[in-house]
Amino acid sequence: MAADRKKWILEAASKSFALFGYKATTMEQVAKIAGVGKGTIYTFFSTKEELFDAIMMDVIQEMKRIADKVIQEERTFIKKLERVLEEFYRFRSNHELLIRLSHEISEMGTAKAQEGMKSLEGAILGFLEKNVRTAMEQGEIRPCDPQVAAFVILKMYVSFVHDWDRTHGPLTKEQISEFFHVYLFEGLAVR
Amino acid sequence: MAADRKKWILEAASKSFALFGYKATTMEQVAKIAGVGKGTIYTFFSTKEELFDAIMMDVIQEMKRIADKVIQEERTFIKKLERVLEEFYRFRSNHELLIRLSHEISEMGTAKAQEGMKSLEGAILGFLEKNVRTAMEQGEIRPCDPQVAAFVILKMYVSFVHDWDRTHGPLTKEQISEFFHVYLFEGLAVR
DNA sequence: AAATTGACTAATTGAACAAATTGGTCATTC
DNA sequence: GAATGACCAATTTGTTCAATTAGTCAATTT
Repeated sequence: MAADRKKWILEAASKSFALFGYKATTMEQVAKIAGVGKGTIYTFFSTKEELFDAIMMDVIQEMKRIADKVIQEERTFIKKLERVLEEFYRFRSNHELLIRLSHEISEMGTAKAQEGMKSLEGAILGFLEKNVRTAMEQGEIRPCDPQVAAFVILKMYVSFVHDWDRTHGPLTKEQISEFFHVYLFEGLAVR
Repeated sequence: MAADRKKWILEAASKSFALFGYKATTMEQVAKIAGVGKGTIYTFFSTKEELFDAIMMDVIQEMKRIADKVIQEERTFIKKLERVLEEFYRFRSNHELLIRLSHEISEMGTAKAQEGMKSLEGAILGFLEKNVRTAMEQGEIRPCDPQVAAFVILKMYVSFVHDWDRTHGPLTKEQISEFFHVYLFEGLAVR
């Protein structure tokens, strides 16, 4: 049945991309893992790229479900923000495919892998932007451009967990929370 | 005379690194441009890496001189900050060697080139940290960790001129100034 | 008739090997 | 004593041919 085959192909491809990365995954191999003929893959996906895109979309949907759940569990914007960022980071750090893609990007700079991770970042930014807008409309934060705010928030977070980590060692949740409080919420200006 | 030869070597190497990058620059070539024997280079610098380090130090000193001049010309911390960041960015964008090294890093990921640009970033952070500390001691900004503040300031600036630029197009000086004002100085918290 | 398969092919990648190059050394020359 | 450039082990590069791969489609199966 066609619906089954598509599902097998998606599962097989997800496994192969996670194990071997984008570039080293062959369609022959995906077909073998899925237990179908290679040509069958092309009845559902025109190209290897389209297959990869479909899998990235699934990953992004999954990540969003987790983030939505976290949002329901917290009350204040700042708490929601911290939890969501933490969850995004954990998701990205534990997800086999995403780990593999990051590795492939730094080792080989594969364009498609970069594109995949960029779409993930775009989804995170979109999610943050939506929540900034809500918080702003509810008067929880001051008026601002939600898109820019989301950008600043994410870049700051990523800088702490990646760049600072590399030069000074890892930060605790409490330290990151404190930094967000001082530099993003209260600001540097003297009152 | 030895002092002359060292100067010629430094000038020749600077030219070669700027034209060909770190990896494709050969000591034979540096010697030829400088008009000395290859072995002469090794009377001043033990290795190719040491020669490169010496040149990066010169570049960093030059950049600091420019930044110090800018600091003298402005009155308030925020103005100093914006001018200095702008100057660092301009310096980096117009300096042939730095342009070439950036290109080499993205095309080939040469470790030594990366190391060179990291030492540049380290110098910028040190400079910013010193000035944050001064502003804080003078009561111009609220108490904070100068090292973290410098880090946040630089990462935010670089995110705007690089990442935002790539996805949304270039920002004007005024826009960046406004974003620093809203997100870093005033903060998002409702008063 | 529709769905599936896997052999086929042009384009790309990888492996093997010899030639060329390079950073560093040092005997010779100035 | 300072400077030079030939030398050399290690590395890189270029070439060639074999192997591989994404996509295609005639043949087979359902």
